[in-house]
Amino acid sequence: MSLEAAEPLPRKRRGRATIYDIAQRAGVNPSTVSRALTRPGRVSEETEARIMQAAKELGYRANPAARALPTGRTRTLALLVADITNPVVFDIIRGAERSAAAGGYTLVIAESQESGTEESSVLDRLLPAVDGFVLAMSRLDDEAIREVASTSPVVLVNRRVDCVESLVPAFEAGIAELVAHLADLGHRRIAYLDGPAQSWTSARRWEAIRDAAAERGIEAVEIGPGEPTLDGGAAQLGAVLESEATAAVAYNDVMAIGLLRAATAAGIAVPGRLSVAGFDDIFGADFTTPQLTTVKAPLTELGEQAVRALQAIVADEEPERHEPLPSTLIVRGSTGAPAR
Amino acid sequence: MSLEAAEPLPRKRRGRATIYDIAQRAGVNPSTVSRALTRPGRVSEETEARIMQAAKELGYRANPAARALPTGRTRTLALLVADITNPVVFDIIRGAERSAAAGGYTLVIAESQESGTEESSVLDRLLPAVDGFVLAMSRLDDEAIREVASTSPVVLVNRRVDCVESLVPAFEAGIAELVAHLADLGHRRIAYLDGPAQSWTSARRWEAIRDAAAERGIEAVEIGPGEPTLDGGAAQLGAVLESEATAAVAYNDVMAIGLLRAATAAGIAVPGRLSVAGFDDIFGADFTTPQLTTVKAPLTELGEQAVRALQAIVADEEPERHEPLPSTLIVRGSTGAPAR
DNA sequence: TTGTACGCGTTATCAA
DNA sequence: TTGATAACGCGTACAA
Repeated sequence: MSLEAAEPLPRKRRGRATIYDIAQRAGVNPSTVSRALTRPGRVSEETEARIMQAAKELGYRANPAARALPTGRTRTLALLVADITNPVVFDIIRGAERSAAAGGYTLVIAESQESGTEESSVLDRLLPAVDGFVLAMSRLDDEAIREVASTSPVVLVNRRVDCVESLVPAFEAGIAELVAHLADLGHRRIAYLDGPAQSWTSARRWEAIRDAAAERGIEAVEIGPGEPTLDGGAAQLGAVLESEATAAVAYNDVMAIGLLRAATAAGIAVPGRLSVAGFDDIFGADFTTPQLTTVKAPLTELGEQAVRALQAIVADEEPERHEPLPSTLIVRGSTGAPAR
Repeated sequence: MSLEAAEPLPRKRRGRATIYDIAQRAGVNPSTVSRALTRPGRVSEETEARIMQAAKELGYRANPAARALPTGRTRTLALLVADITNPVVFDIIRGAERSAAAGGYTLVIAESQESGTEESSVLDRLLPAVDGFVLAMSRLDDEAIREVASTSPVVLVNRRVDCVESLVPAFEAGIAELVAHLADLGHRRIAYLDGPAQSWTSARRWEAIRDAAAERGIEAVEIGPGEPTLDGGAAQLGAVLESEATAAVAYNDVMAIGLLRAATAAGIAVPGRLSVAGFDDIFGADFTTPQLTTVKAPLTELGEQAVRALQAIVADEEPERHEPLPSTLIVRGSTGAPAR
């Protein structure tokens, strides 16, 4: 080594300490440091203490990329949603983030913009970067989902596909409560506002409502499909009135609120002339006048459990099995006795 | 190698193709493949075509961890928020995610749970995993933020700190509009409901309201600080009434909605006896009756621009400078002429 | 219990 | 223009 010219500083030294620095300071071999850091107990107490001390003094942080290379695990999980705009996913994100952080995992959020092909490409892009996926509101068909699941750990939320870990709340209970509530109020004909045609959830909700209504001996009619938006809900007001139903249940709260507002704007009293109910109990469902009656989905818990289950699968453990999360009826002001 | 017992399948072969596979198939050296893939043009057209072809056939996806190791860049950006629960951040997340995806970056969301020390620890944990941070609603003090910024690229949202890239919308214009709107309606005394004591934004908003009021020759009084929640807003109803202000502007929409509901519940007509306005125009601000008048912050655009600026800084380019994003008054039903 | 040596997939620095 | 070859930081058989 001879003369060195004054190089321009190599850009803000990436001055992070490595296990080599620790090794040197603690007077041991780097591999010993690695052992002490990854699973304490494999080295003598004394050296472990020295190593930990040195690590702390140097402010050591493991380099995740370097760690991922030999192990193949990135300790990163991805949450895929169809539409970040959708308030339903906010709560799922919240739960997912919390349990990822609790497990020492990093959570990546990605959006498929309601498009199946976009979803595939996102999945593909993220595949080498993460240890697994939580698919919330996937727009892929069952076969495509199974294929993803055969490549990488996957947990499905709000949908059931054979051979894939799925997390679906037991909304039947909440729906039964809702239908009973409406029947008790005196309603004899309930309209269900369908969500998007491809929505697995919407189809299940309709079936459950139909069954619950049949059991109660009242009528249920299906209207739609429609966009799961304020406008999508508002757009169905005419159809609801034509159906002569006295109560309308929408695929989700956003549609329900759209319908509620359209009704109010049209001079139709809620719940006086029309009762309205939704699903999910999203943020803002209690902002309306009257406040919205809704079947609350345990969204935050769903996000939490999904990520926990995914962590288990990634770690090659059996995910805990619990009872499906219950959905519950929240009665607020938008449902009441029908006009007669 | 002698006899091998029937091992359980070596767990779903991590069968991803590498540049070595491509190299072999294309009959070139791995380093050539790397060149062709990272910045086309450094190899002959012919071999580049062969390499691309082989890559496509093998379904090659670069391994981000392996790529990050020598380069030190992960092509991952972090968005830190104080509270995922806060609807304001939903829109920021949305914008951030979109421009991250557009730039080929992966976005990590992390939450500091309204705690400065938690924020530091999250920052610290994420530091080696990302190329930079967007800090939205940081709870750190200026000095701490500068220190982070000296270690890693940082873009600040909704706050200004010397020497750190900051993105703050020009809410003065919207506030001036709001105050003018109220003054024109006949209000002579406006109450401002402060947010959290440490909130940089809340302090700026109060100053702007005070100044705008002074300019209009009307009074402004400060109430609080308070929690930026529904309850936090509701809790101030008494103080608002005592202040004898005829209009109340809250630090944000959530507080405003809390106040609005508390007023309505207490039989105080909005806007008949009390006008209420908020900030941000969050999801649900138009669910209330009356709908909430508010100063709309360009949250989605803020998230977008923040991530774009961060990408520029990471790439060692000068971030684009635009005019600060404008905030605008959205007049809805919750403001009206004061009772006399 | 600890050290040696190699590999993970890629980029980058040399030569050729 | 391309091919060797050395990092990058860490985990881990294997040997001591």
